[in-house]
Amino acid sequence: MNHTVFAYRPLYVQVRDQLVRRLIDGEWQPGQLIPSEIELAREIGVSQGTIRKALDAMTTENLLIRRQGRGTFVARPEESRILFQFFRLVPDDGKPSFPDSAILDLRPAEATGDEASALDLALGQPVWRIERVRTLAGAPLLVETITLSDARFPRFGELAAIPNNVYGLYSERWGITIGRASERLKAVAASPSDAAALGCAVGTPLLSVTRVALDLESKPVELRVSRCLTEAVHYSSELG
Amino acid sequence: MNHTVFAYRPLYVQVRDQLVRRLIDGEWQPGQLIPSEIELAREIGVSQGTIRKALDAMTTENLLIRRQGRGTFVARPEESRILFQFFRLVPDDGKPSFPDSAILDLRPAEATGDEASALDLALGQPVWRIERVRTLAGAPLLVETITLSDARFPRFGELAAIPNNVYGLYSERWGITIGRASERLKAVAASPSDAAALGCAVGTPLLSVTRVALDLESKPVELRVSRCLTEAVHYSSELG
DNA sequence: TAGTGGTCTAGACCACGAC
DNA sequence: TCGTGGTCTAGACCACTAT
Repeated sequence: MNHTVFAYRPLYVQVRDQLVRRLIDGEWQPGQLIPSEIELAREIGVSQGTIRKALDAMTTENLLIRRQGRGTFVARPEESRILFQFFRLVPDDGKPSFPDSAILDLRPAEATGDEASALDLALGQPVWRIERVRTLAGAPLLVETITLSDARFPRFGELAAIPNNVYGLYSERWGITIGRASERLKAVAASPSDAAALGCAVGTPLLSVTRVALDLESKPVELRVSRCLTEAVHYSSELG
Repeated sequence: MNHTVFAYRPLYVQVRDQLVRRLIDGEWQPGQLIPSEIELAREIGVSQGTIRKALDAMTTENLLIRRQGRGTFVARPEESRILFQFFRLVPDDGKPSFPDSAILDLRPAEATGDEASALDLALGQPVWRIERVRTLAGAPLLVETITLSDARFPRFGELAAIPNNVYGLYSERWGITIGRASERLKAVAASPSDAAALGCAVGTPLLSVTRVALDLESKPVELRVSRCLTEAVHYSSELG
């Protein structure tokens, strides 16, 4: 392998990129056991230590799960993992748990300006727009609008049911893995439709969370705008 | 060094802990150049690779800064670093910048229940309570209440002025380094006093951020409750 | 040119899980 | 007992910085 490329990238980074490519291309499926360090080292032609550094990097990116004595596995977008990785609303007292969902609306639409810029589409491109309300222990927690491009999620509207954990659905049905997401939080007043969906007064302060979720190639996949009641729940953020 | 402790901890973790202790004890001061890998390896009696793993771990914890060709330095709680590490409010359009501060109130008080449990004090213990308003480009952005234990910050009230970046102050004046913090976000309605400080209507939705900041030993140091106007600003959170 | 951290290799041994 | 990942070592060379 070339150690002295023009735009210098360390060997282990090149190996990492090469292995991430196998995930993107679906060569390695979620949950699958991948070859051992020694096999990969032989196959790619670098030392075991370099393979290890690449695998460690992918592990900290939550792409792989390594288990001593068993092997290295492709991470799976399971509820338990998603819960901690992407869901930051936790009850003020008690452990985080996954809210239930009820679909309010699912329909094809044309991308608005915000949707187009978030999802890197042209204005008016076909999208799917899903509106759902999520409840925790029976009480309405949040109402959210999810926008997906039709080009990326063909036939989305034909689904019989939409599961609680849509990231698992994206992976199984369209082979799309969410790698990371960025969120913008604001405080807003409940609109009449928010109030109706959440059973609160119009004008109630809500936590607005605007999320853009990215795939393994850092291309935007999903735009999600949530409005949350935060009376008994908070958004948790760790700094440092 | 003992490789086979009863509760097994890897050697590089033991080395890391030992080096963090030098930071806690003030043996290594912020900004200081620490010994090279080779010197530390000789001194501690482990290989250079093990030292490297310990230093890398501390670098990802933002405790050290390593510069190829120059050496390894103790991280300094500078504005530019704090800005990205601990300040997550950014203008909707434009780059993050540090808001100005104006002290509204600074007085000794007795810890409330919330303060006591957050700071690990007994109820009624003496604390300092600081209230200040912060502005961005001249416009009020947030009002916040900072609580510090008097035991940890003796004579805090005698300060002539309180700088914008209080974490630098904690470090210089009391030798306390903030290592990490956890925040709880909620949407709340502006109280009359919030409204007066921020120049908004009572009931305006505000983003409430409750932060507990911890020192290098993970002991709570500061409780800070901020109420923020989020019309032109949002709280940014990266997931994954 | 000297010294630093960054990368890469090779090999040893340990801890863990499955058989 | 075997194979896996986890740790530790030792040494080589590269890239960057200061002198």
